[in-house]
Amino acid sequence: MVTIKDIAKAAGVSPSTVSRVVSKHPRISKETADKVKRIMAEMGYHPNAMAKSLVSKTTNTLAIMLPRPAEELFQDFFFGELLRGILTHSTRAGYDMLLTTATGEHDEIETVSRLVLGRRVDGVILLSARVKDPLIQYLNEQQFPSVLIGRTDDSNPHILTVNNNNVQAAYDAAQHLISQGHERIGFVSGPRNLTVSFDRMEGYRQALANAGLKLNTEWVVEGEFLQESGFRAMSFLMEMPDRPTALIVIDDVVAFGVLRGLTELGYSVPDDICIVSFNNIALSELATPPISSTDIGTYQLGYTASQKLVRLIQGEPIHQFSTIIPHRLIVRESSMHVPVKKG
Amino acid sequence: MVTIKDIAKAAGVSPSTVSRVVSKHPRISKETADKVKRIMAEMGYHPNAMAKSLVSKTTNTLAIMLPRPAEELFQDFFFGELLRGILTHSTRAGYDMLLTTATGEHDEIETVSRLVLGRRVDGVILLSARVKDPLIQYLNEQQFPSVLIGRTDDSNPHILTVNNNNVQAAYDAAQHLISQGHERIGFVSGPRNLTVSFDRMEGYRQALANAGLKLNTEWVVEGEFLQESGFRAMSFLMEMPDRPTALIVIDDVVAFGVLRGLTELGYSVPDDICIVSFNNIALSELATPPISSTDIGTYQLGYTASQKLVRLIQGEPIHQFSTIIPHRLIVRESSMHVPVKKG
DNA sequence: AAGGTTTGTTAAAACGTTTGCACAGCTCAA
DNA sequence: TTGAGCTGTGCAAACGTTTTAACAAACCTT
Repeated sequence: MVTIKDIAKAAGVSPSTVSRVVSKHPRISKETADKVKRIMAEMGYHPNAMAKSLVSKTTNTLAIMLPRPAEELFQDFFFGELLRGILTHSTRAGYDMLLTTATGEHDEIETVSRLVLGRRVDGVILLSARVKDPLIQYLNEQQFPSVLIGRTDDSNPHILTVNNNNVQAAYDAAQHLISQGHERIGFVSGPRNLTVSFDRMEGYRQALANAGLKLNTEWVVEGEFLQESGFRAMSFLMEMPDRPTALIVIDDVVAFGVLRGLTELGYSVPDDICIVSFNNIALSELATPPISSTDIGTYQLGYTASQKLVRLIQGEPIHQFSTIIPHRLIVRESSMHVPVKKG
Repeated sequence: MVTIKDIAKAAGVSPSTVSRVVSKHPRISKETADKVKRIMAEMGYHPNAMAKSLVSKTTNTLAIMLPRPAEELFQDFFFGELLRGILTHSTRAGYDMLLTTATGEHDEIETVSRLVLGRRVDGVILLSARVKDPLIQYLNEQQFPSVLIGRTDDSNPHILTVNNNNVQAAYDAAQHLISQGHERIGFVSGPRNLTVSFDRMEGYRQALANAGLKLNTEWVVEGEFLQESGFRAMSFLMEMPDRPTALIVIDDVVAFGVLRGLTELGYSVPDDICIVSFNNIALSELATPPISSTDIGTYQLGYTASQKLVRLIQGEPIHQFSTIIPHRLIVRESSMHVPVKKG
C-alpha cells in the first residue's frame, strides 16, 4: 500500500505538497506538480478514500433508500430505468451510489441513520413516497441533504422533490378515454398508502367529474404493483352487470396482468374494453395489443433527482425545491376503439 | 456530532472501553457494558464509519461493477432480479452495496482500481463476462476478493464464479424442440463477445449434432439484449425459402421482440413457428402466447454470488471456486405445436 | 533600499476510531 | 505465602489524509 508519505519521500517534498498536487491547489509550482505526478504514476499511488473522508467530512457517495417491499420494485422495468438515470448523473458528478434496503418496517430509520449519522454518505435519494412517511419526516428533521422521487406534504420543507404531475397525468389519461366516447371508466390502482396511487386516483376523479360522468366506486380496484394484481382484478371487474368499457391502470406491469386476465376470460382489447396505463416501459409497445401508456420521463426523473441532490450538497443555490417532470400519453392500440353507445 | 470520546467521558471510562462495548469484546464486564450502552442510547451515538474503516482496513461494502452498455442491462428484468438476490444477502450479512459503472471502455480499469486500491470496498461482484475480459484479468492479478456472475476461462484462478450451465441449458432447450419433431431450428443470439452467447450457441450446436440435424448458419442471428434485435431478426429470418420451424432465443426481452415481429409479419406462434427462450422473466408467461423459457435461478445467482464473496472476504474456507446454479425449462404455449412433416 | 505583497512550501494538528501492550486486582493451586 | 493465570480497564500509537498557520524567498512599488 503506497501512501501519500511514500510519494512525498520519493519526490523530496512534504505530504502536504503531494496532497495539494492531487487536489490541484493553485499555489503549487508547475515543476513540483509535474514531478509529483510522475512519481505518483510510477509508484501507482491511489489515495485512501477512508482517510480522505475522515478529515474532509465528505464521502462523495449518495445512498438510494429502497422502499420496503423491494420485490415489487425490482419486478418493474420502471426501477431499472430510474436507477439508470440516477447512476448516469452521479457518475458524471463523481459520486458513488450506495444501494440500501431495510430488512423490516421498524429498522428503516435505524438503517438510514446508520448511514446518515455515521457520515457514510453525503446525501440520500428516496424512492416511492408513502402518504405519511416516517423516513421522510426523519430526514427532514435531521436536515440531511435528501431528495424524494415522488411527493410529500408541505410540512417537510427541507426535502427536495422530483415528481410528475400525477393528478394531471391521470386526468389526461381519463380525458383521452372520455373524448373517445367512454362513459364507464374504471381504475386499477396501486397500494392506497402511496402518494402516486392517491394522486392518480384524484386526477381520474376530477376528469370524470368534469365530464359529468358517474364514478362507480365498484370500478375502482386497489392492488400491488404486480401482474397478479391486474390479473385478479379482472375476474372481479368483468363479472359486474354494468361493467366499465375502459380501464385506467396504475402501471404497465399491472396492465400486462390485466391484459392476460381479459384474454383468459375471452374478452378482446380494445374491442370489448380499452386500456390506458402509466410508466411506458419498453415492453408496453410489444404487448398484444400494444398498451397505451403515459411516458413519465423515468430516466429524467432519476437524472434530475441526482442532479438536484448534488447541487444541494455542494451548496449551490436551489432555485426550486420541487421539480415536475413532464409526462406524455402515448396512444397505442389498447385504447383505439370507440365504444358502442347504449340504446 | 457525538463521538466515542464523548461517550467515554460521560460514562467515566476510556474510549477503548466504549469501543470494546460496541464490538462486544468478551473481557468487558456486564455492568460497564450496560452503563455504556445506556449512555450511548441517551446521547444518540453513531460510530463514524470512515474512522472505523481507516483503522480496521475494512469497509463492509461490496461493489457491483456494471458492464459498459448499461442501457441493455437495465432494460431487462433479469438485472433487477439479480440485484434483488445480491442485495438480500448482502444486507443480511451486514454489507452495503456500491453500484458503479464506467463511463467508457478505457476507464473501466481505472474506475475499479480507484475502488480497489483506494480501499473503498472489500470485494467486487462482476456481471456479464466478456470472452477476454480485461477487468477480470485485472482483478485476478490484484488478487482482490471478487466473484463473477458468469464464466471465465481457467487462467483466472483467483476469481470465484457463479454461473449456469449454459451449454446444457441451451442443449435442453434445443432437445425440447427436437423431441417435438422440429428439424429446422434457428438461434437468435446475443452479442458474440459475451460468454453466455458463446455457451448457449455451443449447447444449441451440440444438440443439433447429436440429433443428426443440419445447422444452417443462416438460421443463426446475433444481436443485442434488446427487443429491437428480436424484432429485426424476424424480417430477415422469415424471408428465407427454407426457414426454421422453431427458434431458440437468447433472452425473454429479445423474445418479446421476436414475437412482435412475427405478429406484424402475419405469422402465428406456435402454429407457424415455435419459440423457446431464456431467463424466464415475470412477464414471459403474460406474453401472447406465453413464452417457453428457461428459469436460470436469477435471484439465486445473485444471492449465491454475494454469499461466496462474503465468505471469501471473511477468510472462510472456499469449498468450490465455481458454483453452478441449476436451470429448468418452463414449457408454455409458445413451443406447444408439433410441426407438419415435409413430403 | 525599505516595506509590502505574492508565491511556494512545510510542520503539525486534527479527523474518530481500533488494538497491542501494560497493569492492577483478583482467584486459586501448590 | 507465593506466583501463575485470569479479568477488566486504560494508555497511546496507529490508520492516511487535509488544512491552518507560519515562514522563507522572490517580486514589486515607491
